[in-house]
Amino acid sequence: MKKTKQEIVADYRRSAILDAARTVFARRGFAGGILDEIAQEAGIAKGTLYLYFKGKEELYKAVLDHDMRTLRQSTLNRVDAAATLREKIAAFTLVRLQNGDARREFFRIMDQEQQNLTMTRTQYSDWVREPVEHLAAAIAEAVSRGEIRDVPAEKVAWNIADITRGAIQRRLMGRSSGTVEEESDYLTGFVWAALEKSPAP
Amino acid sequence: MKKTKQEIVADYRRSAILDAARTVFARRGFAGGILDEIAQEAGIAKGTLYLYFKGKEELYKAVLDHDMRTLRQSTLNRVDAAATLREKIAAFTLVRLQNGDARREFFRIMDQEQQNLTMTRTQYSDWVREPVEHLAAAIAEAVSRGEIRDVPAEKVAWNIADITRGAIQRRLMGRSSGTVEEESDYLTGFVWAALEKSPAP
Amino acid sequence: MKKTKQEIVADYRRSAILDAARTVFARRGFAGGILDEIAQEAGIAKGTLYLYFKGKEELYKAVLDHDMRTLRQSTLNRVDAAATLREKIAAFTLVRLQNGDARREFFRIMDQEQQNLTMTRTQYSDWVREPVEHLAAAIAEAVSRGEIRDVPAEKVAWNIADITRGAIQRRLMGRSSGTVEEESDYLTGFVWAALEKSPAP
Amino acid sequence: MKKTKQEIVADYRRSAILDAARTVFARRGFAGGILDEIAQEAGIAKGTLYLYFKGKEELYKAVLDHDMRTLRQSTLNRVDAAATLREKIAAFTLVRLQNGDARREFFRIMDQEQQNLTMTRTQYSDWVREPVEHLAAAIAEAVSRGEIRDVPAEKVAWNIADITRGAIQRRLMGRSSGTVEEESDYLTGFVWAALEKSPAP
DNA sequence: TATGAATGAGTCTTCATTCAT
DNA sequence: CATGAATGAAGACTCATTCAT
Repeated sequence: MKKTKQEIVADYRRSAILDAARTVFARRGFAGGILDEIAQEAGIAKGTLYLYFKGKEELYKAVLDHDMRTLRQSTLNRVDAAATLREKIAAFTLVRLQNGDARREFFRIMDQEQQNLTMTRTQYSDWVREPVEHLAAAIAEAVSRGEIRDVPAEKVAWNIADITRGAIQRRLMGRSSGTVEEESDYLTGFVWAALEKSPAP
Repeated sequence: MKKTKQEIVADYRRSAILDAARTVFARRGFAGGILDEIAQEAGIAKGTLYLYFKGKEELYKAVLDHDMRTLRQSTLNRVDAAATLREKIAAFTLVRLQNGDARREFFRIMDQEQQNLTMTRTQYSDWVREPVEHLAAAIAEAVSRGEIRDVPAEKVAWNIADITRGAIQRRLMGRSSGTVEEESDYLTGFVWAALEKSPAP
Repeated sequence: MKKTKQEIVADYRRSAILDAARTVFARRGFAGGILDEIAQEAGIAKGTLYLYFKGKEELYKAVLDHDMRTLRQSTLNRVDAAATLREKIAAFTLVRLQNGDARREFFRIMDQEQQNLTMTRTQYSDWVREPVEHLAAAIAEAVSRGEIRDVPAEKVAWNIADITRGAIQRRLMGRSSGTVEEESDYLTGFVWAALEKSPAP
Repeated sequence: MKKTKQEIVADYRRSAILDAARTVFARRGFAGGILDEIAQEAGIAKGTLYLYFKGKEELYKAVLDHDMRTLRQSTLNRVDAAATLREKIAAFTLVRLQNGDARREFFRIMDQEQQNLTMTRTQYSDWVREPVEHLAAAIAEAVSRGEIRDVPAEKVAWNIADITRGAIQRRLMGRSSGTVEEESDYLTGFVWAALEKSPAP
């Protein structure tokens, strides 16, 4: 159960490299990212990179993989744990905003990838879709229970993802003040207004 | 006033190069885009590129410049021409969707740039912002006229831009069927539901 | 029919590169050969190599290909043109010795390859074998005509190739004086003594 | 006189490394041979190599040294022990063929070196030459005793070495069947035929 | 003006060697 | 002694840019 000293160092190195790679790839994209720079940022020699990753491509994928897996999992956890639809929407927007604040670089990379994800039907594209589809399912259910207006659930779920993404981007650009909670509240309120049934006359 | 044959050829070349560059940069990004490939796609020799553009960077900027200018202008025209707020929103989403369908490559590039635009406060960032702000102004006015709920106009305008962008992306991925008009109608309806005042009891 | 100036330059470059590559690969072998060095030796920039050859491997193969093809062809021509067996043997040894003197580097490379040729049954291995087998056929014929002793033709043909190779190597090492003609005469005499029928008693 | 356990282990290691190095260098040549691979093949860690050999070069030389010394010694022993010239020639070819079969890798390496040996007048070149010169001396003697035709002894001795080498190579390539004894008999017979005096008429 | 061959700076990758454990 | 992680020099290859024709 206990990790050897070796393993601890290796784990630390690995994650230092991933951090450095995330930063550099976010700055310059995949093609523009320079391994020398990543090594320097990670505080190791260039050759050491190759002890941990087979090459540039694998390193890039490792970053995406790790971060998307994390984002997907934390989003799913929070959304599924929420009881009501409104809470689920709030949870979705909040966890994304928090993630965006904490890991700006990753969000940059993911944004760059958005299109590529579209093209090649990779595992990543599933990881992006899955949380949105949980939201969609909750919406569909709420519709069928007559809780909200009759809206196309999947479309709406993607709309939620879209406005959340936009909000994160503007925060990353520094063009948005306020806490993530306030932002999440606003977004949830906006969406909810669009879903709510008009009060009976 | 009349263009010489020289000028006609030059204009034609220039735009052939821009088209080729748009295609290639969309496929591979800026760093990954190869001038050889662009020249080939444009049907000219590599050296000729340098007669029309100072270098890779300038060529890239020229593409962005041209296309963003166009997009900005057509969006402004249509939004400003619309009379009511609902019509303005419909106009915004529609013109964007049309553009997205017609010029997928440019949209891919713009998506990649979104972040960079954020960082360097360039002219582009203004061109992205301007149409959104026209929308925001219209929303603010509608609020002050009591036509719609009291919402933060700028935030809502960006939300509209965000869901439109998402819709375009999903269309480009082939994950969305239907005409652009239907899509625009849906988006407008969704937003409008969020803005509408509850009918008085 | 006439070559353009471009083609002349290209041909010249190509053969300058081949010459440089032959020299360098002979000095250091394939793995040890440095492209930078080849480029310098050829008087061109490193990048230019890649305009003429796809990469290190292809360049190496091009050298082998060109030189083995030449050696094979000139050996075949001279051997086949000779009338008697003795003349064929003399022709074989002479043409090889001449080639060895003229193109020492190539002989070094071919020697290094000898083993590889053995392993992978490539085209090269055929090119090495073919001239030897012409010799073998002539020997077999002479045997059947009762002109020489009854010897295993193919073995003897290879023996001739072997002693010729050895002679060339020692010449390249500078350990052998005399003209190639004298050397050829000696070798032919040696072999012929082994083949000759004892004069009838 | 007795070896300590330490020394026994060290000797064992050393020879395991030499075996591994022989295999790898034979496969890939000096420049292409990878120390990692040698270490793995020898079942030790890469760093351990440096406890036994100063570096790649020294390791390579150690292989050559050991194997050439052995080959030289066994050839000299057998050739010098033989009584008549014909027996000496038979001994030479046989011991070489046996060695070639038993240690193919070394023969590959020696073949690669042949040329380098030529260039740098090293100790190796003496080790190659010495056995051949014993043969040459025996030939010269036989000539002076009138036992065989008047031939240039040194040349003939090298010819014998050459055809033996060629025979080994073809055996290593699998292109030759039969026992080493048969091969040796054939070679000896061939050479002897070239040396024999024509029976008086 | 148009061309495309030539250039060489910039990158990725490998691997001999070192050294802390 | 033994290990194998870390290093960085060296080398293959790419591609933006230049320039002679």
